[in-house]
Amino acid sequence: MTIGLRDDSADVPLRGSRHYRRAQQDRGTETRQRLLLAALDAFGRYGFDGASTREIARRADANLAAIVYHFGSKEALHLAVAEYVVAQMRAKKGDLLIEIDARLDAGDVDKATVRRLLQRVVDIQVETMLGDREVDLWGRFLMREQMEPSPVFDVTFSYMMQGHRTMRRLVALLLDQREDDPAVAVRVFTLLGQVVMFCVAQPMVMRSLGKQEFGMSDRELIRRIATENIDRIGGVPLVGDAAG
Amino acid sequence: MTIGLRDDSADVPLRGSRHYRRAQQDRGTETRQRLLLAALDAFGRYGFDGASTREIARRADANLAAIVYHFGSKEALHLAVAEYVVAQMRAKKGDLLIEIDARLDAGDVDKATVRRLLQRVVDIQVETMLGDREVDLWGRFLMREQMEPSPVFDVTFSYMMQGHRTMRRLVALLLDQREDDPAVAVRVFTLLGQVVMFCVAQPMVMRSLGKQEFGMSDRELIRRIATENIDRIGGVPLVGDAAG
DNA sequence: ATCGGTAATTCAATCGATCGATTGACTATC
DNA sequence: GATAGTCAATCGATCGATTGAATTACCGAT
Repeated sequence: MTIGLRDDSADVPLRGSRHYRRAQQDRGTETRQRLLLAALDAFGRYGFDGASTREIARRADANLAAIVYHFGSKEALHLAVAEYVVAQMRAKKGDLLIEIDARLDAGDVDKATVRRLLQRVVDIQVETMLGDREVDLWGRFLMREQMEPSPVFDVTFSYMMQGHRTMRRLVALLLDQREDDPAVAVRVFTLLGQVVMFCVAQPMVMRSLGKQEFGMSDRELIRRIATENIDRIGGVPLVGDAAG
Repeated sequence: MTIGLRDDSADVPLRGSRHYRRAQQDRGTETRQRLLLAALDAFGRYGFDGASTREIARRADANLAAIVYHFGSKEALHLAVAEYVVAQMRAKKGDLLIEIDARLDAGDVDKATVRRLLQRVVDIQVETMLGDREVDLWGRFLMREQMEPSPVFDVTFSYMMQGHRTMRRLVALLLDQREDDPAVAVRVFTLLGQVVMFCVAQPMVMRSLGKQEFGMSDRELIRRIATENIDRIGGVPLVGDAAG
């Protein structure tokens, strides 16, 4: 393991034991889950130092000591949140990336297909960063790790780089450029930035749209404009010259 | 005043006094400036709670008590940093926005001009968020205020909204849409997001480009691709249909 | 079915460390 | 001598973590 956190697998009760049967009200797992979600919100919003364990416990309707009991320490809780976010993201968009990589490896893709795949990636990016329920918390947590790298940085970083690499392959094909061309990497970031912006600058976005939170129609609008911009890069020439 | 910070103008020595004369080596002002820059870095990097006054003082080669002496409190220092950032940004790109607003008010702009003005805005956005020296610190501080609104949020927010409004006017003209159309606001954010991404996700960007920090050529590349995308939105129709 | 031992879980009280802030003495400058 | 500025020492508050007891859930023995 890359970071110096103690392994808490021995401290935590053996759920895999053959004698274990789910209790009628399995308090432990539920408390652990409530703590995890409260921590996801707090760490994403206030950062590792800014989020206090007391506040997290209070929001989760749990006792302060429950954090140490269920996770081992504040740092271990932070790591658990990171792994949770990555796991959830993988569950939502992992299959698409794998499918795309497989098709790219096979090589049976023309530019129209590449463009369509790229749009699906951006599409699902919107769904996993700006969607309802808790997915906006995932996005904020991931972006905070970028702005303020912590000991669990590697967990989120390696996951994001995986998606980045797939997008780079698509863009490279679309622009007839090498996969490792800096211009390709930059263009991938501009594509991602279009979506990430709505996750990072939520207060300004909400004010501009005159809303309190994203609705279905807002996501639809963002998705439409973001994917539309993909049509406009590479392969499709422009009519008329650029001004200036 | 909109936020609940005590007025420290009485605590701080009266620099405006007509009896004040600059000392030969004006230690006070220099220390204050070092503290301001150290705080700008720390607040942007670790957030308000995450940044400790002791660390800020240490980085500024100053004593802990110097923060209270020169600013009044940690919160007041935070406010001073926010006002400093806004002032610096205004100095760098305020004139352009004023000029654009004036020309828009006058109404003597065709679409080619609008597109060129929009490119200049994005252009200077790159320069004031990804430039050398300390400007990347400005960008990170501003974006952190968005992710983690603090009592000084209004200071940065009102400034950013001003620029946002100007861009909305330009995009509205370019797309023949109403200024208050949500689609216009969303498109402005996608344009900004292209640039902001490089400020927010620096670790991933640096890794992808295989560098430690931005160079002139990197900024040039980002600027080229970001402004190129402006040519590709609105007014300039596409050849061929969009796939999918 | 139910009782009792054991493990799982929760809880209030408390620890040492660190935080922002304060104090009063100290130095330098005019 | 008066002011501006710096500094080490220290304060109360809050932090993450620990403790030990109380409570709850589980399971084999009866």
